[in-house]
Amino acid sequence: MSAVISANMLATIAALIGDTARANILFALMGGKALTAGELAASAGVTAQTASGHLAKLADAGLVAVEKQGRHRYSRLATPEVAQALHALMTVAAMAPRRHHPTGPREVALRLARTCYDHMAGRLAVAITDQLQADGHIILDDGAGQITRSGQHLFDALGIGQTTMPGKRPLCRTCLDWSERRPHLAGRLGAILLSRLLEMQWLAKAPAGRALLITSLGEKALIEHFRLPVDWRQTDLYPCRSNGNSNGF
Amino acid sequence: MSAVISANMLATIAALIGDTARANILFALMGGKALTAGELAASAGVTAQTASGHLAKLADAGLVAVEKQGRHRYSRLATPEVAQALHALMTVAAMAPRRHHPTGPREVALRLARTCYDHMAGRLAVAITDQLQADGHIILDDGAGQITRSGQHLFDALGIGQTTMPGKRPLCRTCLDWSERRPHLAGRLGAILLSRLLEMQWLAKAPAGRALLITSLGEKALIEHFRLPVDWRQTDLYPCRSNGNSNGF
DNA sequence: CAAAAGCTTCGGTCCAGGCCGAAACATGCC
DNA sequence: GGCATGTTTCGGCCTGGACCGAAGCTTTTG
Repeated sequence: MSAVISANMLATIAALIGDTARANILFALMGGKALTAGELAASAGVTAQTASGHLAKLADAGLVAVEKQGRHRYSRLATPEVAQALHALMTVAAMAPRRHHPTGPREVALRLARTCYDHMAGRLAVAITDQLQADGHIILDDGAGQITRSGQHLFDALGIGQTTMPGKRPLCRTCLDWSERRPHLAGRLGAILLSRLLEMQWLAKAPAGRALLITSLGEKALIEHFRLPVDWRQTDLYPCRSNGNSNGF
Repeated sequence: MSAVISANMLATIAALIGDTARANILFALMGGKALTAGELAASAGVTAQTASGHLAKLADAGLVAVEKQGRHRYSRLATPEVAQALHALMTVAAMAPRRHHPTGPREVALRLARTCYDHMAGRLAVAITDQLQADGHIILDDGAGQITRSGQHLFDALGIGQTTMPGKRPLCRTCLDWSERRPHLAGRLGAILLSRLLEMQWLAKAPAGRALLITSLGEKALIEHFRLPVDWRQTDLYPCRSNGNSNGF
């Protein structure tokens, strides 16, 4: 009985996320940008009234925060914890046994590179993380991570040396990628890295959606700076749909 | 459109968690123990048939794993990722603006000390974590953490020195407590610590539920070994229900 | 001021899905 | 075998809530 209260709160939040239209809205907001009610309605495939109702509920529960600006109302995820919860759910969803594999044709752009709240995700993020680790610039262990001395030099060269504040250790968490099922750089370092790569125009945000585009400048610079294998796009890390693996999924 | 697929999977999983009965079942399973369908039915407050149906759905989606044993069927959370997702949701739920405060009378035992999947949570866990950090045994930074040299000695004395394997760095993550809203020790170190404290009988699992009981042996030993303040039970870290705070909840 | 655009509120329809009773299986004990 | 216990399947009831049309509100534009 003592557990009922919290379990009910759990159910309330999960039920809120568990509606198709609202899940689409939240998924769209995972890009990190604040979006208007109309945009969210379109991306969820419902009318404006319906989306408005959903947004009211989400805001009421503290999942999204709204900001009025003229005749628009911009919504965004309320806290990083919300983004983390959504991410954790997507991880579970990605690991779930798949009945049918509707691997969408347009999904490839998302799989290659996208934003995950405030950092990078997708194959590029995984490739960079792998190479950083292989070169001894970072040391990862489960969710935690650490920047080595050589890693500091590398990030200094990118102009984000102040990440490694003297007193505080640099934050370097990892985040399990739902498409690649491999960890990639998240946390404060991940956020700073993404904003720096955007700033240097090695990457650009797609006009709509969460996809990240690799500029021609970035194409060469990324491979050079992070010593990525030239065929990093091809490396199919997990052949999840080809052969049956022993693990059950 | 490219996002629809994943958003739908997100909605599917969340909707599964978002039902009161199923949330109660999952919440009960967060204790880490495998439970029978009957026990889960009772803890969810539904009949056996209903619980059976729910368990089938949860197993089908890969959230719980079932194991037949005689005429019982034991269910447990399928993967650590599921536990993590539930935890993340509970964190969001705990941060949500509270309409009414039905702080249950029996909830106090849970708030004091309980299991959180495989490690400790509640006031005791937070107090230990705080003191470890204050004494320089561990260094925490957001989700990541590290054991210092003095911390290694402390854990050696507890008989869990092998945690700090030579090659691998000790895993030391933190986990935000839904009742105290403070981080506490999780990750591999948290799991090992809990099992060691149970083994030494400083703590004992409550016969039912997730509460942890502090033995008379542990009462003294915990304070002594971790240098806890003698009044650690009283320290009301967040006076969430007494005085109105500025934060909105 | 009127018109348009963006958003919300209201009212009514409709359906997915949770719930239980009854009955069927399955397993263990006598 | 006969009975008790644990669990699942089936069928029918019923409620919560998602959805949209229409109308109302607010802010920008002309």
